[in-house]
Amino acid sequence: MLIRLAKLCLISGVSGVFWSGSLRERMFRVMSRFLSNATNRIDAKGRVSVPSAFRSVLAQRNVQELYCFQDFVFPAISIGGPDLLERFERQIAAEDPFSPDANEMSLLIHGGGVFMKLDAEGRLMVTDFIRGFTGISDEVTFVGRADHFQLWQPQAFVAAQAQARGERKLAGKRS
Amino acid sequence: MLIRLAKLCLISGVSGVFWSGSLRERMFRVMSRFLSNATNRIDAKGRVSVPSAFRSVLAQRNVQELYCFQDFVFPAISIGGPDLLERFERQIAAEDPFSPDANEMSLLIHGGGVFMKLDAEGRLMVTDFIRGFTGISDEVTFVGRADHFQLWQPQAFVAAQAQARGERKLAGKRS
DNA sequence: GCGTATCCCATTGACGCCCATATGGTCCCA
DNA sequence: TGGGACCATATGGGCGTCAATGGGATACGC
Repeated sequence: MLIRLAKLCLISGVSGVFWSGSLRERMFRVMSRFLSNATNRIDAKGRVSVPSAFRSVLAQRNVQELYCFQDFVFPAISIGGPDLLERFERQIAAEDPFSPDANEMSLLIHGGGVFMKLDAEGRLMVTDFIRGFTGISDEVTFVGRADHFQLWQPQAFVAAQAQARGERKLAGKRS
Repeated sequence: MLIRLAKLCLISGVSGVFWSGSLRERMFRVMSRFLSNATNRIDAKGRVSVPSAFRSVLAQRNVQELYCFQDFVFPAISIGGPDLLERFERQIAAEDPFSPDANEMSLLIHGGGVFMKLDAEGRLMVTDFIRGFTGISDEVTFVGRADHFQLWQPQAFVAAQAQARGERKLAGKRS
C-alpha cells in the first residue's frame, strides 16, 4: 500500500509540500496526463475503482464518457475521452478514403469500441468485453499512457513491462 | 466491382459526409453515433431486440423507418435511416447515369435494399433476407459503424474483427 | 381459415444510484 | 516526536429502474 500510494504521488508530480491548498488548486497543479500504474480489486458485482489520480485527470479534461477499445498491440483495454475516438476518425479521414483499410479501421474502432461511464464513486464495470480480451479475472492494473490509460491483467503487465525493459537495455548497449 | 462499390460507400459514408458541417453539428453527431457492439438472442417468433443505445440514436435522429441493405464488403446487413439511402442516391446522381458503376450500384441499393420498422418494444424481424446473406440463425451481433449499424452472425464478426486487428498490428509494426 | 405479423402485458436479470464501512495517510497538537 | 483526530480513497452491498426476453391475444394477408 505504501508503494502504491508513493506511485500515485508521483503521478501528480507533486511532493508532499505542495499538497497544501484547496483541492481545486491541487488539481490544477497536476499535469494533465495519465502516468504510472496501480492495481485494484474487482468486487463481487464486477466493479473496480479507477485510481483517484486518473479520475482527477478525467475531471480536469471534462471527460464524462470513457471511450474504450481493445488495444492494437497489447492484450489490454485502452481508455480515453471521446477525443481519442475523434483522433482515430481523423486518422481514417486522413488515410486514403478509398482503401479497405479505412473500412477495417472503422470496424475496429466503431464496432470494437464502447462508451462507458463511471458510477458516483468512480468505478467502472469490468464486462466480458474486457475480461475476454485481457484475461482479467479478479484484479485490474491501471496503466497510464499519457493521453489515455489501459486496463491490464496484473501479471501480463509486469511481464510486458519486463520484456520492454529488456529490449530497451539491449538498445542502450547497442548505441 | 465490389471494391469500386466499397469506394463509393466510403465516399458517401464515414469519411465524407461525417466530418462536414459546423463544429456544433459535428459535436451533436459525436454524441449520437452508432458505437460498440452487442449480441442479442432471436426469440421463437424470429424477433430480436435492437440495443437500447442504438434505439436512442435512432430516436434522436427521428428515424422511423430503417433502410437495410446487404453490405458491399462484409457478410452483414447494414442499417440506417432514409438519409443513408438518399446519400447513395446522390452518389449515383453525381455519376454518369448510364455508367456501369451507377447502374450496378442502383441494382444493389435499390434492388437489394428493404425498409423495415421496429415494433413497440424496439425489436425487428429477422427475415430470410437477413438470414440468407449473413448466416444468422439464433443470435445477432449488432455492430455500430458511426452513421449506421450492422447485423452480423456473431462468429463471423469476431473473425472479421480479429483479421482486421491482425492486419492493423502488422501495419503498426511497419511504421 | 391458416400461417404470419403486430400489439400488449408479464417476468427477470442486469445495471445505475445511493449509502455504509474500513483502511491507511495526513495533519495537528501536546 | 509520538499519539490521536480527521480525511480521502477504496470497497461492500441494498434497492429501484430499465432493458431484454417470453408469451398470449388480436389483426392481417395469402
